[in-house]
Amino acid sequence: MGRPTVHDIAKEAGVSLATVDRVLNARPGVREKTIARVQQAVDRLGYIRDTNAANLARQRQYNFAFILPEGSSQFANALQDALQEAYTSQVADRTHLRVLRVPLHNPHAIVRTLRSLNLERLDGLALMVPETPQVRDAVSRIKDSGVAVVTLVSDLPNSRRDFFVGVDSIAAGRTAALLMGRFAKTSGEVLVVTDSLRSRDSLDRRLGFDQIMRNDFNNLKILPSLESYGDPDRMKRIIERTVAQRPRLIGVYSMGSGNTTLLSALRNSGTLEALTVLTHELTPSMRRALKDDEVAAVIAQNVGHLARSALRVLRNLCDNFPIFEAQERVRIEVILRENLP
Amino acid sequence: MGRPTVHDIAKEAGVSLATVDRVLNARPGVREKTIARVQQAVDRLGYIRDTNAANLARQRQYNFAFILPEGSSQFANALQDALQEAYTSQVADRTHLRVLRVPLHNPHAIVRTLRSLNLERLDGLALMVPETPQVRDAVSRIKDSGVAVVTLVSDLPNSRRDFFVGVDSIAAGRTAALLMGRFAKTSGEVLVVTDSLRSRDSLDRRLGFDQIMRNDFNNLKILPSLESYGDPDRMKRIIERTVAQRPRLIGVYSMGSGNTTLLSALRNSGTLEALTVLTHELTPSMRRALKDDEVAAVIAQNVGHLARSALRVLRNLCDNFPIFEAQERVRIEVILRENLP
DNA sequence: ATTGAAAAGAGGTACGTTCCTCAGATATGC
DNA sequence: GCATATCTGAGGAACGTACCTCTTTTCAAT
Repeated sequence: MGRPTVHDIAKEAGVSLATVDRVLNARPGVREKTIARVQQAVDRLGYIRDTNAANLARQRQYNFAFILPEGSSQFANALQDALQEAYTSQVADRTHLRVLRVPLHNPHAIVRTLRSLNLERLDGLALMVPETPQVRDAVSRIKDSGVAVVTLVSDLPNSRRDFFVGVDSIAAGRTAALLMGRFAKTSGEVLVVTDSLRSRDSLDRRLGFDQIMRNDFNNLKILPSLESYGDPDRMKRIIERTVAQRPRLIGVYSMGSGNTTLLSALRNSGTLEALTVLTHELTPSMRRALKDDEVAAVIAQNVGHLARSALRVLRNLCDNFPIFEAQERVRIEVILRENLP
Repeated sequence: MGRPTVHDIAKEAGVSLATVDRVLNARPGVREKTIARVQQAVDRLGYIRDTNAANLARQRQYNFAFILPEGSSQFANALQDALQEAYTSQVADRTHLRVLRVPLHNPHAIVRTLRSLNLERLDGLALMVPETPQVRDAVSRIKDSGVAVVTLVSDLPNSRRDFFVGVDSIAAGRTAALLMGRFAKTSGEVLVVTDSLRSRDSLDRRLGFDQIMRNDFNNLKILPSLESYGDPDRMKRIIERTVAQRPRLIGVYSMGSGNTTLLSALRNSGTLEALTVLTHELTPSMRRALKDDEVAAVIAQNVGHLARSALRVLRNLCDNFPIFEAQERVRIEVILRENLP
């Protein structure tokens, strides 16, 4: 005999199929006592729901929307590709995905996009946007209409989102600091660069970076964060100026994007080779930089994991299923020249 | 209208359901011309096979056996747990798993276990065993009876196995070397320890380690590998002797198991704090060692990935489906104190 | 004892695919 | 034009679960 089915459970528990179904799907109309009897039968026979048959019968369609930053962000593009891949593979079947791209630095446009969603036929929403009061309010409104909301990569801690899928940015910053401290051969100064300190994850990375630096590596002096505001020219200028003024610079930690510009500026200044450079997100240009020994390590999160995890969490939220936090914890990956995937 | 079904394809191509089914499942009995017509209909409508319905109807049962090393190996235990988890989740449905544990250092017993398998009702086999001629022969015999064979963690390169699921051990060794070189503050000597150099992955790790050390870090001198043969007493002795004889020792790279013994020996000698220690596999004791700053980094492979990947590959081999190599490549993870999962 | 709501049973259809049989059509070689 | 082999069609039964309607039972409150 193969795997037990609902029929076997019904027989074992001495109830009808309908009752088993009610218990398994947590529908009302069953006495506590009977629920327990069915549960016991399930445990005794080791019944596992056949998800294939269940999904087939259920004919459930999940409508999910993903809001990602627009523009040239290689990371967002990679994430969209990963979603597309999950969609074509069996991971996301019976799921309809809509990916919307919004301007990262324009809260107004983000809110407009959120308002444009047809909440009637939306089951879940995944958001990767900076934290602003307007966005928090919009999320509240969306939650009120019963849509599951997940934040992606960058959290909205004080909003009513159901779950956050992404890495702990403080821990990521701490990891960067540990690498910087361990890699540094001498004492000196370390520069921290980012797009903007207004984004939650940059702030948290800096926080974590400082924690470890202060505790474990006080031979290294951390300079105030420089912000590029996503502007290559500005990035170029601030890097050139800093390098000229700081002869004791031994490392650079880049918490945001614009790393290609950063590296070319350092290359032009002739200091790149002597510096320990750490960046985030494994983009094609960072792969090249690792291979060329221009970047010592890249701290990354697996976009495939992010995509699959977000989909899984959204689906479980829609079905009121529990979420296994351990499984959804996205790892902080350390990528060096020799363990490039 | 929702997703197109086989019925839609049949209508679109002007053939019957049976013919569509024959084409989709590459069964014989269909003219080239008709095959093309069906293919076109599939492309035109964008038909995607509903895997849920397919699996349900197919009623395929996959019978897989896993051969893992027995004993106290925390890694093998974790792998078995991961398999168990995959089994209870939907990842492994319609799959029957048998996990057999064999003595690692006894090729004879391994072969006996392999011979005891009922090949008639076995669809796939995953092996994590050291490479010996006897094992290679046994694999040949198993392959002859049409069973899919996958090697796990440690490859059997000259056998007739279908696929290897695990990390590139040479690259893992190179990663360790890169870390050792970057972490080292001064020049000195580095010790390499392992269970036995007769196992393929230890050999490869050493190979990779030497490559990078030779090329990039010739300020560090690598000592000949020490083998513990899985014997704690021997481990203790050889470590004590080496530490006493080598005052310029700055790092230890442990390629195998027995790390708890290794660390306690180093701790007793009073040199642990000054050493950069690198190990493999994130066991509970290595987690602790990372937190206590006794181990600088652990190079690990995700056992969950290994388990899922092995199952996926075995299933695809059974169904003659293609294997997406990129998806099955297991990452070499670098775990530090701050990015512990 | 009667009532009525809650709980449980009985029986059914549907989901999309696989795989089976049997009959009918078409092509191929003589 | 006939036998033979190869295609194709038609129809249907399964797979295990979900979910529907309609009855029947249970049990406590009156």
